[in-house]
Amino acid sequence: MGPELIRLVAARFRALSDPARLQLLNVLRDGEATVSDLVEATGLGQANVSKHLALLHQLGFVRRRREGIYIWYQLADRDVLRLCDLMCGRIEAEAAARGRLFSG
Amino acid sequence: MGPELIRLVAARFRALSDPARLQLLNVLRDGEATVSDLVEATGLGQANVSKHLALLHQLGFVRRRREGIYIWYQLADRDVLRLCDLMCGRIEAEAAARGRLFSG
DNA sequence: TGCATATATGCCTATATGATCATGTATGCG
DNA sequence: CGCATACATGATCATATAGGCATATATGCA
Repeated sequence: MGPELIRLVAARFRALSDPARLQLLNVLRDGEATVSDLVEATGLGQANVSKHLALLHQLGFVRRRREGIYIWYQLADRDVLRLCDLMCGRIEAEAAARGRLFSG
Repeated sequence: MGPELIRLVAARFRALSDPARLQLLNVLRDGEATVSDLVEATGLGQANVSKHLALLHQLGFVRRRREGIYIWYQLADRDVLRLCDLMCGRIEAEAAARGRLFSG
């Protein structure tokens, strides 16, 4: 992995390193949603949501399309979920290891 | 995904969101290494490397063992590589898409 | 055209983060 | 014990980033 590729990878992991953005992706897991939907679902501010979505879009994690006055966002592909699931798996394994520590 | 799990996942992605840490993990891909090895391989400062390793260790990405005066670090498991490879795959796909844009 | 709604963007501030320097701690050896 | 080597940690500074407010842009409709 050359320095340039490392920078690209880092930038993408950084996009996933914020609770607000993960929350947005998590809502999109249930299907397409407008910015307003996402604002309501997450409780985040509208400007905030727009900025997070802009970053996620720029890095290819979400797609968007306009429909009249609304803009609908959706997950770009299944990789995002795979990445999150991998991380969750690690956390569960960690928790399980802790459990074994206490019981055994 | 509850808020707490989201925070845990975000923290782990954050650990992978820094070029210096990815560089360290990339070196460890070739096998176990001491802090000195990593300092030399990456060109980073020693204190800097130690702190990055501490974070990676705290979040379970690397294991360490002491051998006399040295401390050897290694990847904790294969998940790290899977995560990076997934990201790299996304970037390659992106580049390929760009290529198609220019040629077609 | 003028207005309302939906979304994006610029500015500002608080906080987080990374790099460096200096120092602390741990191990080995004479 | 005293010293050298390897690593960790604390302090500091510069920069990056998230959030909120205000505002700009875009679309639809009367």
